[in-house]
Amino acid sequence: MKSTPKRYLVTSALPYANGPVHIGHLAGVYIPADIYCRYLRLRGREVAFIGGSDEHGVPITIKARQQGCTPQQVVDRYHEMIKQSFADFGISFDVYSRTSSQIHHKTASDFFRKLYEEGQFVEKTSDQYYDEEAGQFLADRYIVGGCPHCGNEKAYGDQCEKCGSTLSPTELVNPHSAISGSKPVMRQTSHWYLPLDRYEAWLKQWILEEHKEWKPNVYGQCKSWLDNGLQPRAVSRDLDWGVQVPVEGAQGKVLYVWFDAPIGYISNTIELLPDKWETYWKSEDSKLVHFIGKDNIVFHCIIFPCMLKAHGDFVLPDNVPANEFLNLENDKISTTRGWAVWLHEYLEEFPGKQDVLRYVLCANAPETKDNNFTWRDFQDRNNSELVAIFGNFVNRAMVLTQKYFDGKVPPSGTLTDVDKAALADLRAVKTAVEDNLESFRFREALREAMNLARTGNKYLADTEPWKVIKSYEERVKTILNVALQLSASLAIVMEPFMPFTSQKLRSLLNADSATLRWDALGSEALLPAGHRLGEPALLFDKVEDSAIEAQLQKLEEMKRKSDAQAYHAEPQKALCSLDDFQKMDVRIVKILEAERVPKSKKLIKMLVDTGIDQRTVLSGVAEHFDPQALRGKQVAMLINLAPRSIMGAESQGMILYAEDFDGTLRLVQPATEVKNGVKVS
RNA sequence: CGCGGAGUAGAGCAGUUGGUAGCUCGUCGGGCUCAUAACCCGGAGGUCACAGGUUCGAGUCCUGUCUCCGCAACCA
Repeated sequence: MKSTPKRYLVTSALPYANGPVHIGHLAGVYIPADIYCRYLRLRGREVAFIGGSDEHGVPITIKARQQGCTPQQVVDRYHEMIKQSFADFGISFDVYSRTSSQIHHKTASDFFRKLYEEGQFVEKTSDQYYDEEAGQFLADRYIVGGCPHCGNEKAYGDQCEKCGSTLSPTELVNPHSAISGSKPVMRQTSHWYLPLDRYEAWLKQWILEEHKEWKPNVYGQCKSWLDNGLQPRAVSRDLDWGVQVPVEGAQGKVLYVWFDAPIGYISNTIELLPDKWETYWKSEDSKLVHFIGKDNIVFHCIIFPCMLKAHGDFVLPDNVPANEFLNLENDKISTTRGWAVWLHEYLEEFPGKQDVLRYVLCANAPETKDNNFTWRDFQDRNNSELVAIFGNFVNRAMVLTQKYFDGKVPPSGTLTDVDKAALADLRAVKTAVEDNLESFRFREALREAMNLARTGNKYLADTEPWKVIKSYEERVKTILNVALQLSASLAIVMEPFMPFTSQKLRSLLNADSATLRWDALGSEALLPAGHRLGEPALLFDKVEDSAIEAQLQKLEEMKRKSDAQAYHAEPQKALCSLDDFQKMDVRIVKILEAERVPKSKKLIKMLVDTGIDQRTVLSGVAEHFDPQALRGKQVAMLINLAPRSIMGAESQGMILYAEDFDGTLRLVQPATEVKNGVKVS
């Protein structure tokens, strides 16, 4: 296999510029990628960390239409927002560009043309639905109609979500466009296809034989695709938003996003290194790594490599460490439903706490399966790990030195076994963290790093300098020297994970990054005797319950809002005759008294004036109404419902309520006061 | 039966080639008091989704079932 690579080309999935980025993006892709790149740089490796926004595709044109602006305006807005969020969280891209850039259009266009001229594509003509009102062809997903199997009115052109059956757009009953609502017509269109099937044998060799070290989720997914046989895939679409297909007679056709987007990695590298980019992309001693989420595995392991292979000049990914997904409070993160923690909002609410989120998301990263982010966990990890273990240890070492030795690093004397054990832990950290990072086990690497702080706390508890100082000051010098060396190594080892904290810790120790180099990690002489420390300060603050509750409440509100949006009125019931209706005697009545029925959870017993008589009626609404609040209200009631005995009382009728989308009940009342007993008809 | 991944203490997760089930948090008991009531030690808590099978031995390998997630439908 290859020897140590000369340079690393690290890409992270291009976020789609139709919304801001959230914690799922960060946990799955950008934090691991950033940790990896920061680590490589600290080790003195040559790295290009490539990022950018993916700005083409149908969803963006739809969003633009909805908001009454141009696609360019949509992507401009979100690109800036996304870019800013990454900068705020210290994601150390060497370049963060975008696929709407000129350089990308040219690169993607050239890429296509080369393949086209070499006859690498297959051209095929097919019938597709066309939306005349919107003036565009419709992807299967954007055609809605009746499901031929279950009758669901809102089946998509590719699948019915109600019965799960796979459909084709032509099967839909009464199809209409999801974009304009108009009835689509069939039109002929031709497209170019990348014949993936031709690469099958090569892919099998390359992945299944030569990359058995890839993560199980990645390897398994590839194997499944290869076992099933690959199909040619269209590389163009009929759309006006995207990279024009650079072929004569291809007006109105653009590169399909999956073809266009990964080329963005190349374009952005060119933008970063106009003269040197080819050394990254075209020499065998470069190591290409794609950080992505699990939904993108096929594109990065099968399709993009085929494109690169077809082109011929490029290196192939050495590894594709795809993560699984992060859930939020036990529910899928969803941009459309608003169920997410947005990065820009997080920073407004927890200013300066980038590293807390970086820590939590790395410690709980979905490396092998979907994981769950909860605000309680966030609070726990901050308070009992960052504050209590890391921050506290550093603070103890600092404060003790301040108190006993005027803030100067004391010299180390003869080492005892306890000292030696602590220093052995210190030396072991470097390899442990490096090994884990090199094999993309970020959470384990972080755990190893944190163990250094744990070692520190234990060391202080074992040596008890605050006691020893009373009888044997020389000994305390050694103890604090060791504790401070541990702190200094913490500043080094935390750098990839928590760069802001690392910086802060260096300034507490009054040492710069030239002194605290990665190479020196684990050294027991990072800080020389007599070195003056900075002023002690806290590395982390506690997160209070109130802050967590505010976040939970915010999510609740978000959910309510989106439930309200998702509400659809129930379909109409079967027809009935006027006769049927007139059998029901609905009146406006006044509630005279209301009280809870003892020993029952839900029941309220009311005395009502029907205009005819006063009678008792029971309602199972105690969870919705306070009996006090019902008194004196006029409401609608079905008065000729057959009486029924419930928990010892007889209910003579039924009060009517409107049940809202979220299950809350409302009284049905006349707009102004009327006589008791008037009919509702 | 479309394909892949996952299901392990109260919670969140490890468990790399089969060899006495681990980590963090929480909880209970003890210690310490330098430190943001922060730290240290110890205990309790698991029929490793379920049912079979291979093996001297299975969380790990094989078969079947159930549940969740993803992909095909461009949300990491």
